[in-house]
Amino acid sequence: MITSKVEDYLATIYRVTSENQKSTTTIIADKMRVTLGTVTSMFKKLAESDLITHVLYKGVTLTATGKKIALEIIRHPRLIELYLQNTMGVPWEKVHEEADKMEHILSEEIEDKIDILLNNPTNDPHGAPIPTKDGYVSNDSFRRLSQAKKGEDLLIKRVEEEDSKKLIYLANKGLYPNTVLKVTNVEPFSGPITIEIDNTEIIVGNKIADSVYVDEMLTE
Amino acid sequence: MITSKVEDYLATIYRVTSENQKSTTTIIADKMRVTLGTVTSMFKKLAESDLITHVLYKGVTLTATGKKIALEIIRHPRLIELYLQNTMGVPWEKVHEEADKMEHILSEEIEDKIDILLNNPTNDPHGAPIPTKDGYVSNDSFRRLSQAKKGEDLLIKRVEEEDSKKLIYLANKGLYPNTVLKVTNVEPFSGPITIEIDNTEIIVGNKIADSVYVDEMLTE
DNA sequence: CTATTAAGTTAGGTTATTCAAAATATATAA
DNA sequence: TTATATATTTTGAATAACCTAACTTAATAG
Repeated sequence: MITSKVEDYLATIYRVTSENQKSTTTIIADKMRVTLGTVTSMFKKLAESDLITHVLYKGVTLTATGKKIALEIIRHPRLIELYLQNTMGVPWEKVHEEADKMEHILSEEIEDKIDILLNNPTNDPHGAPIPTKDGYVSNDSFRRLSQAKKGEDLLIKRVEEEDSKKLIYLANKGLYPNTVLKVTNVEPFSGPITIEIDNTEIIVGNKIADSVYVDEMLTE
Repeated sequence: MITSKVEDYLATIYRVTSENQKSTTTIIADKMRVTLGTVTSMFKKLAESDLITHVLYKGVTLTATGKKIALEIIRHPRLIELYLQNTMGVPWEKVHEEADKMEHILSEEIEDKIDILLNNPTNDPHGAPIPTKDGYVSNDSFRRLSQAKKGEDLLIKRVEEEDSKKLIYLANKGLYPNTVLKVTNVEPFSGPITIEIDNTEIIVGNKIADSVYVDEMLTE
């Protein structure tokens, strides 16, 4: 039976996979805030229902069915995030938490209303792509700011949204999607990165830079 | 532990009681769509937590604590109903179903935003009072249209909202809150009632008239 | 190549919620 | 007042999701 927990696990696996991480027991347990054993038994159940493929001791991948369900679910919070920000004025760093609670209860009718009201948006406030109703997702795989090189002019395309404290930090530094920045220094060995936004110099650690996705500026 | 199911039961008991019905096992089982045994065990649990008083074979009543929790919960869907209708254009007969799904997940922050946006509303689209944050409810106990007498000029104050089919029927007949009507005939033995709205004659059965609450028109 | 650590799985148990069926209490009608 | 019907409670069992603790497998460091 596809309970809302099943949907949660599938969506989490999808999100982890799309960040190019392997969906291992430990990572999913961490994201779902449950113990390892709980995840193992859920993996077993999901595999029995043909929603994931589980290679023991190696991790899981979504089947076509599993992916489809995951995308349906992921569409909801991303649409709602945008609605909460644009229409209700909920602050950037809070929309994710709020939207997450609503993902399982959004009816098709309201989903459609929001979609129209927002003009069929393609990305949520943190830059994450909003899957279309029929399950299409633009899979721009951007570079992470942590991989940038000195001198590059970059555009922030997306930031990771799970941790609201991190989002507040990013907001204070002015690191939103669509912000233009120049990399002025990169310390080696995963050291801090110095960037310039609007002629202001900002230094961020490697961990933060890892959760910021960037793309080259188009120069003509 | 106060789970969302516990909240559901408490809210249901509150609603039933406020319709002047006794909260018996059968009625609650019917509203909650579970079996009688399920309700009995939930009653036991709620009574152990001092949220209700259960007189075996006789029904339950909410304690002060139980009532407080019920009101907090009931505030949510009623606020949301109004929001969905006024702001999102969800049709009258559908808002109840939609709002019900959201009642447990509304955060205080968004609750407050909606409350302000709607100007601290006192009634939902079906006329049901919206409890205030600190648990006050106006308890206008209106008469039912089924008890009206021939010749009376009445104002619809509220309609029962659970059954969306019934709501569609009421909407088709023009029976909304704040509608003015004149009772032109009342058949005895719980027979049909004839009313006039905007010079149009409408005949409704006793069951329907039972779910419409009315008040006298103020005449000077 | 073995010892240790980290990661993953299994086993057994708990809690919340439900149902079906049996047992009991209450209300009603002959 | 006794039979019958209706309402309620009790009992026993199921399921989903979770945990802890014990165990197993895989990775790694000397």
